[in-house]
Amino acid sequence: MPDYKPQDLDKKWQQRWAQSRAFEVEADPARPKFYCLEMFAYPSGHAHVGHVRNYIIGDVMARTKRMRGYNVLHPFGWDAFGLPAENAAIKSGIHPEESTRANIAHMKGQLQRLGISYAWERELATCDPEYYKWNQWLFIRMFERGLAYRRRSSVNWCPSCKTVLANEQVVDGGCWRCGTPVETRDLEQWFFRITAYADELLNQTVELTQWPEKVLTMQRNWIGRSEGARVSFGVEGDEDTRIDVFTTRIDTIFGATFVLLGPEHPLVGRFGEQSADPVAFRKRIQAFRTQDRAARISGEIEKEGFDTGVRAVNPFTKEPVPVWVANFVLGDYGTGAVMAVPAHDQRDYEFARKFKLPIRVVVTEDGRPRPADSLTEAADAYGTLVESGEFSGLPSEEAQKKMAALARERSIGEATVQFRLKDWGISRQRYWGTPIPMIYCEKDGIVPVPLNELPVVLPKVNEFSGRGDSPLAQVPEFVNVKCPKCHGPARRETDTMDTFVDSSWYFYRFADPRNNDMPFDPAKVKYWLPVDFYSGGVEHAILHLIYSRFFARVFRDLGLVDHSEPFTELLTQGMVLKDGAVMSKSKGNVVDPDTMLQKFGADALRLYVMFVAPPEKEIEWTDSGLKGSFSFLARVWRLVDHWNETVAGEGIDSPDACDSLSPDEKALRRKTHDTIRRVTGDIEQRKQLNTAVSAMMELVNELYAFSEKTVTGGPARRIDEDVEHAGQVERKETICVVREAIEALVLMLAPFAPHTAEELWEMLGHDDGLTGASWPEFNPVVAKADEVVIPVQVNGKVRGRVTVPTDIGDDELQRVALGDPGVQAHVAGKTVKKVVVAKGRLVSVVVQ
RNA sequence: GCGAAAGUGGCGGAACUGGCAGACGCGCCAGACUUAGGAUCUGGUACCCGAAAGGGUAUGGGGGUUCGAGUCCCUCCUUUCGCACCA
Repeated sequence: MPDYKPQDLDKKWQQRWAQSRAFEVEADPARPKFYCLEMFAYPSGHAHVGHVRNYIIGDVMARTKRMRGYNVLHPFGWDAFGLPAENAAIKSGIHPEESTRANIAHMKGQLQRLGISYAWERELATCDPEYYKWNQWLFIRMFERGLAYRRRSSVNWCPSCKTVLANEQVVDGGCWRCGTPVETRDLEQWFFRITAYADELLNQTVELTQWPEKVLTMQRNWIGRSEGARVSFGVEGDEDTRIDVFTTRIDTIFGATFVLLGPEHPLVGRFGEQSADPVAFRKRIQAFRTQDRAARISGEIEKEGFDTGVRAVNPFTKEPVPVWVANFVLGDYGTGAVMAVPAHDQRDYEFARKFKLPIRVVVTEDGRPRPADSLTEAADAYGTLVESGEFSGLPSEEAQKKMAALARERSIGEATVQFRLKDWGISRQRYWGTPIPMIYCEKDGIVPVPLNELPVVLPKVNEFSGRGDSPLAQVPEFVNVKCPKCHGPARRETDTMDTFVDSSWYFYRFADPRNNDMPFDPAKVKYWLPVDFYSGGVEHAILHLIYSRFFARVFRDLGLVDHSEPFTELLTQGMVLKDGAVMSKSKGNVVDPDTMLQKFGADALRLYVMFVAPPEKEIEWTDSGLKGSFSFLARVWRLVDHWNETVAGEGIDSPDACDSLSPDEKALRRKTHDTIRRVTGDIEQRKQLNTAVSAMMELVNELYAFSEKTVTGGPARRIDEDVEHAGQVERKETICVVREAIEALVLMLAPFAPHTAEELWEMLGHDDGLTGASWPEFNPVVAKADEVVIPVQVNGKVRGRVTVPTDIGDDELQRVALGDPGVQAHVAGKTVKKVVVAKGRLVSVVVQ
């Protein structure tokens, strides 16, 4: 047998898999399917170990399921549009198309060298016109249904990336990509009406039983549903103007002693004009608006505000109250205005104290009025209403219902639900993305590009201005078109789509990636979808996953898919750290998989990354751990070598047929089947790939010990040693049991270390390859121990252990356990007082 | 501040339903084979007392339930993650 040279094996088997199209699949309704997907990659240039971990996790699942008899779809593709390529182009002058294609080629090679079992014939890149054509198609379909619409809006603007950001892309007041503080700008923008699905997206999170609770919580918080009421305040001396507020505590409205407007509120401008000093007014508003988002990064904002001079009328008390502008009131949540109840809201309380505004207690625990100056902070608990007119004495909950009903009756408000989730702004003033397929005509207004003219191909541009206007606007032949309706002169939309649009439905396209007539054939999607196992970084817990859930519903309502949830099981894998930090070029702590591959081969790397910790957990990279995994594979290699000639022969019965196994043989057999049980469960149910590996390591250790004990003195101790094979083993039972163990081991190793496993499988005399091989079968009878060691307690302390049969049988202990008073059992020379049996198992005995 | 998860050897981690805590691996120690060993094989490796047999203590601290607790309950501490003026 040759030495273990994994680098040679990698090449050999990767070529064979490619030649035999081993991982290409077709829909086959006769077979159960398994759609295994890892989040596709942004082609940044080089995959580091952190990225690669995710693909290995998916590959272990895919390969296992294949061997378990499933028709497995395991595709990969490229999230190829996006800012970095364009930013790089501005610097280097290399066209994004060129750099992206080069990056894809390199990264694809990396993944292939790792032996990830992708169906490469289904590969796609979102920058292919054949792909983004369907972005455009979908956009128009959404436009037709009112799910895509255009409006002028104040948007998040990143002054560094020079583009608009979705709300989801603003993190701590900064750009999600570069961290630069975000500014606001008014632009005409396209939006997707994701809020139309807000309730459904929220409620159906409970159906996602195989998603991490953490991700569901994040999504629920993001959607942010709150029940309350909209109430309309009048304006004193101005019959026609009303100020709508949203509140979750309408029961406290008798304590609303002032009204607060956000700086962005539409009425603020008019109140400014009417004020004594409009110039100063405007200045203060402007200060709030610019301060707002920037200040949020540094944490707390000191509450600021000023009186507009206007007085609103509380519709319940009919009392005039001052209207202030406050920096902490959010312009884009609710109505952008709130009724301030300082006694029962901490923010209002602080504001009232600072500006000496009146405070009035209207809810107390005991239903007795309290003076306001007894408060040291807001009392925001529910209780009984006081000093609230006809509502006094009612509990908060009841008062909320009655007040909302009354408001509705008098047309001054109603119960309503407010979401934090906002419509998804998708316009980007950037080049490297999907052109939005819309045309603006003087006469006909907004007209979609006719479907048969799609795709609107992204023109080749060589100027990527960093100035912030759309590069496409500088291409006259792109911009100037004829109106599809009147054939008069018209202009194209020059913005491109947010790249999150691309990634919100790519998993459907994989089911039918070369379809030129539709985004996908519904029949194919019906077979393959939903994705059974989806894995990726937790950083996509909100954006990508909520958009994908939204798109699934849009496709559903277009009649193209029949499910709502696209991903059945989600696994969020942990990051790979080096020296305690996330790998990044700037930190110089990147572990390059290719270097590791050259040194130890793909299998050692794969095995190590799976073994070091459970998939969800972050791991700290160590070179010595990788070496350990290599050693393990070499150890398996020597083991198979040692037994190979003995065991590979034909015509040997299975151990079941052997009448008399020795205790050692029996024990090995039990270990084999126990390992099958553990490895299978760890991969399929528990998704605990690290313990699956350690179970296999235990089996290998057991096989070494068994070999040592059985006849031959164990596997080669030195690579160059003249190996004495186990050829002289006489007992056919020994050979059967060892063969069973070794074959099971190699088969279970295949998902983790496929190249090594294939080679060993071939050595064991199988010429059909592992791709079509079946997972070893678990025999529960064999795996069951027939004896069990139980603790013996004396006076509540464990004083020893005894070995008893697993099935207690009808011996004395059994009868004691059943409470037979006529029986005395003895263990270790003592009388048994009590036997504890739990779940059918003898668990311990208590002696006096 | 609110919410969630988690605290186990020198390190990564295991313990699945409450049942021999520390599987498996890294590291370290010893032995074998060696010109050599950063290869390989074998043995050891939580802590304390003890030459040993053996005994005692241990899963962040404190309390509780139980024959029995890393696991369940209460409480405190710490860490990580998420949300953070959402009215």
